[in-house]
Amino acid sequence: MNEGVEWAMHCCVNLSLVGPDQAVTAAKLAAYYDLPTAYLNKQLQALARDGIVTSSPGPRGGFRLARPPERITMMDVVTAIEGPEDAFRCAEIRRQGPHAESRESNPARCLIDEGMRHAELAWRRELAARTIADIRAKVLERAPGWTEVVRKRYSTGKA
Amino acid sequence: MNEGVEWAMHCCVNLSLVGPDQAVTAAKLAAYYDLPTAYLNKQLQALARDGIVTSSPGPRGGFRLARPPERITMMDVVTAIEGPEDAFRCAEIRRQGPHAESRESNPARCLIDEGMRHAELAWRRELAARTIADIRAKVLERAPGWTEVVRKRYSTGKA
DNA sequence: GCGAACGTACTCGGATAAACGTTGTCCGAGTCACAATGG
DNA sequence: CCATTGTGACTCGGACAACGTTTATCCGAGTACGTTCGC
Repeated sequence: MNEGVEWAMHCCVNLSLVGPDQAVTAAKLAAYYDLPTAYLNKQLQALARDGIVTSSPGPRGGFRLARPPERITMMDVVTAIEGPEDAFRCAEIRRQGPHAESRESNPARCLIDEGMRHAELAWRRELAARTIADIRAKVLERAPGWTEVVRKRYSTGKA
Repeated sequence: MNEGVEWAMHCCVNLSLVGPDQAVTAAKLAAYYDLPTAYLNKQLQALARDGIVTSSPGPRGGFRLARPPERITMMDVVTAIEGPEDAFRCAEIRRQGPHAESRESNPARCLIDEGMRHAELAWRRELAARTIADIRAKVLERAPGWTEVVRKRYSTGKA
């Protein structure tokens, strides 16, 4: 799985702590965890393409959440970074070879494909059940004053 | 996800139809679906390493299931091909950067990692609940005489 | 006729290249803020 | 003092390489079978 998923998750949580009034640049988000700035920017662009964050160019520009964190699930973030297609894709090899089952002789879905999709659906369901707001809530449960800490870290000077 | 997973699944189902008395060569298994022989052989080796199939060299050699199909789950096959480690691995980026949370200051598990693992566990549970025997049963439900058909296809001459 | 040894063909197994996707980097187009200027 | 205009720096955005993993292929070690030779 793409490593950028973890980066994007942390960035979303931090953006939810900062709030929608202030934009945070990719450089600051990257410096927070010492990540490669340009590559993180690429991941943030993917989030922007899926409407999870909005981007503002120019001075005072940067990224901010496009909607309240209650409405951003972990599934949304994974989909934005990894792409919408399933990890397992059935190549329908049973239709190949000398004994190929034609589409008329066996129109039913491949049973292996069916099983894999079923499992992947369960995976998606679990990820869709957890939102950025949930994670933020648990973080604040641990450290009540964390919001101010993060805001201050992102507001200090440049980089 | 590795394409060989689908190949391995189909091969296991077919081997379960053939039964443990007869070994099937990688060449025959590959020809059945018109797959690259040498590469399929590599996947079968992975299955052998995890004790899902046994291999016999020499004439009359080939592969056969190492245990009854009731005891081979889809999870077993995926693990053999893809490897045992999780798809998502937490790099603990929160411990990097200028504001790194030291292991003493925050010993709890990363919440993002926790969520991802929870989802992946649900995925594994679903795959572990389905065995090769289950798939075979559904296939035979569709086509009762399928066992004989597959046996004949694998026993005819060479390749 | 029977047993054993030999040769042969066949199988897997791991070592070796090519292709693709991910990771990482760079510079340009666009935009907002600020400062200087004139009324 | 206020509106306007020009400048400048800062931001994202997409185009451009390097690395690693997956895909694909080949040839060698080992084995069981069939045959042949000797008794």
